[in-house]
Amino acid sequence: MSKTPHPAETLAKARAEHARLGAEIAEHDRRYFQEDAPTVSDAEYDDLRRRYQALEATFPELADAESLSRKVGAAPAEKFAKVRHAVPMLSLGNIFADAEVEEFCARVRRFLGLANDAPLAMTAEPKIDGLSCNIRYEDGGLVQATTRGDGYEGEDVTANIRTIDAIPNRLSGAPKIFEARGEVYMRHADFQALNTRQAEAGKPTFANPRNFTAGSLRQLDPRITASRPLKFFAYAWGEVSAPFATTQFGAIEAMRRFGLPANPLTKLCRSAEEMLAHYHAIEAERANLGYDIDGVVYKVDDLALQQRLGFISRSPRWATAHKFPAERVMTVLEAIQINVGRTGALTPLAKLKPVTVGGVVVSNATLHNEDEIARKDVRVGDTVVVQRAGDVIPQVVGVVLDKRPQPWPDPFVFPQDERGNFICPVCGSAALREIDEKTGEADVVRRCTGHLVCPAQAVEGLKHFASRNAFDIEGFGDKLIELFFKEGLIRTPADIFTLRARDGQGRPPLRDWEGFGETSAKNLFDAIDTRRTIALNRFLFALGVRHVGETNARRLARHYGDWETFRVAARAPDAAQELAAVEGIGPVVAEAVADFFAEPRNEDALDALLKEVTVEPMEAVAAGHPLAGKTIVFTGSLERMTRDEAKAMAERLGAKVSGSISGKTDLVVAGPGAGSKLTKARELGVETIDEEEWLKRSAGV
DNA sequence: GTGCCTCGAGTTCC
DNA sequence: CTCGAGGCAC
Repeated sequence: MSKTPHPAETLAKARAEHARLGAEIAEHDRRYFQEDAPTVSDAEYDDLRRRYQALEATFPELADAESLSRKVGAAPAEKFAKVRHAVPMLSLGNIFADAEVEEFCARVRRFLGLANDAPLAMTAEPKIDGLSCNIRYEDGGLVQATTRGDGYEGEDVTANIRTIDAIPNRLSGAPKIFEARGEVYMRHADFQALNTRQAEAGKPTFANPRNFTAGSLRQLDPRITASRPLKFFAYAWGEVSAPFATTQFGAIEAMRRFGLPANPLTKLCRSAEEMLAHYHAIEAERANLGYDIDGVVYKVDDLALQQRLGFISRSPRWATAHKFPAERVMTVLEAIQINVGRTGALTPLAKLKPVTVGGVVVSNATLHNEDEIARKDVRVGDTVVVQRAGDVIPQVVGVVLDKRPQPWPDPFVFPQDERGNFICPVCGSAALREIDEKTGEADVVRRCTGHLVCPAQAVEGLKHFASRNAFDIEGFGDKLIELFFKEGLIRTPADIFTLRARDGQGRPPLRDWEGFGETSAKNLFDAIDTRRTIALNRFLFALGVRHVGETNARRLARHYGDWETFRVAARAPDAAQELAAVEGIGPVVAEAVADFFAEPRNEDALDALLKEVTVEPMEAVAAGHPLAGKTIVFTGSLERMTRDEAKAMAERLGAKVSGSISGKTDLVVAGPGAGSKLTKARELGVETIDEEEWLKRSAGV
């Protein structure tokens, strides 16, 4: 750090900027904490805070007692250490209709290879609407507590969790290492009493118990948390050093014996009928429980079966949440706004008269596409019913026809020119629904065809380019990109990297712009420079080629290894066929990639970009598990697991499962009754193992 | 041809 | 988080 005194002028400027940002942040804090009605996105808010802290880092004299950085509750996200979960905290699949309970049971039976009438015990328990936490005990003592976070990484809230009476600081009789998982929540009565007291004291109040719980746990001062009457129910576990139960129900009972509270309405059910009966019993009791629940969770009782069932992407196959019908609210549809996405997709957005649904103020909801609007016959001025799908995303359920204004407004039509042709509202290019060549059906999305001229697509493309999983340019968010684009500073990705060199040419330098200063301008340029080298997969993703998301970008990168090899393939005359040979890439994706590289303007933009950045080859196929990348064939019957399970297991390890043996096969797992495939495997000299050996190898032994 | 599963794209609010 | 559709196995 430099000890050179800062010129007085610069310091004065920084001080003014610091004060301005501070006032702005304080106002947003007030809106967020007291009114529960923030007016900026989290990203924008974080951006303000980052700029504020960057100033203090450069000018320590600004970080006085008045600094927001020193105030409790001011910078929640920054102050808690991130902790990686030993075992991920995943989410649950949802079901909504009664009939799906039976389907869920059937799915489980099918995967396990059980008969339709085979006994299958499940637990059913209320799904508490609170905050999931992982509480780690070692040698019986509480050592660490973390929030769920994104499921893989949470925040360390140990000091706050310790103040909760319902959570014991010591367990009796638990394994040496025991991570209890459950929900921290607040009772209605406590919430109301406390909220009233908060209001009387002129302190922030909260919209609902869940928000209050979240706010309490994220207090920097544990004494505040201690004054909040939080409760806890344990329902799951993370890392444990020794088995402590063989069934889900037994595990709940064991946790009770350890001293942890568990929900009394947890019940062991023997059939779908019993599960459904318990669901309705809980639903009937909902209003009398004294705390918020949003459904019932079903779990396969036998832990050995849970293990066999495993996970699909991010949720367990052995559990699901049966949600109560979402709260529905009426409001007025004030307008329908057409947004243009990165790929040119025109998506209608309902602008609603703000209304509270499920404890949150909603003013926007997507209408998806034209067909959706037509199906629901939604018209501007209509009173509509709104709910939050999965209690998160606002959704227009339907129209209240009785309340439609007289005379009826016209049905909504997408933007057209004077001759009645559909056009993009931003650039005026034709906006078409592609026709599927095979079925002759029109695509549900209408797309702007001005891919290379449409400003909306260009801006969205730039946002995508700089976004977290692409170039990840810190501090270069949506708002800034829009501003720079509007100012004509950036048109293509390459322009981002020449910003510093062009700064001040023909216009004031960035540091003199409103809202900027010496430091923030420098930080931005530095952030851009740190991204001048990039891995091939990220680079391909950043280009924003249609159908090429993170996964397909990685597939292509893995296959070709480096940029030059890939580019040669993508520009070849038969590029589409060549690309379709890549694992997981089909004709549609291949065609989209080939088209992209056949367009001269894309090529020009790429050449310009490659003058500024270096693309690193993708590291060789991840070493990881010894079976990763191998092609495996299962034949004969398996006794310890079904075919599906074995396949899922192999794929988790990065292996590919094929049905027939060929020269490409690396390994054959043969069970009793294996016939011709086994013979063929021997002929080809492919390694053959039995189920026992397979289990060992897949476990990594 | 059918039926999964996975992927991409677009959206909302904290 | 959800919808639609691409990829692939059956």
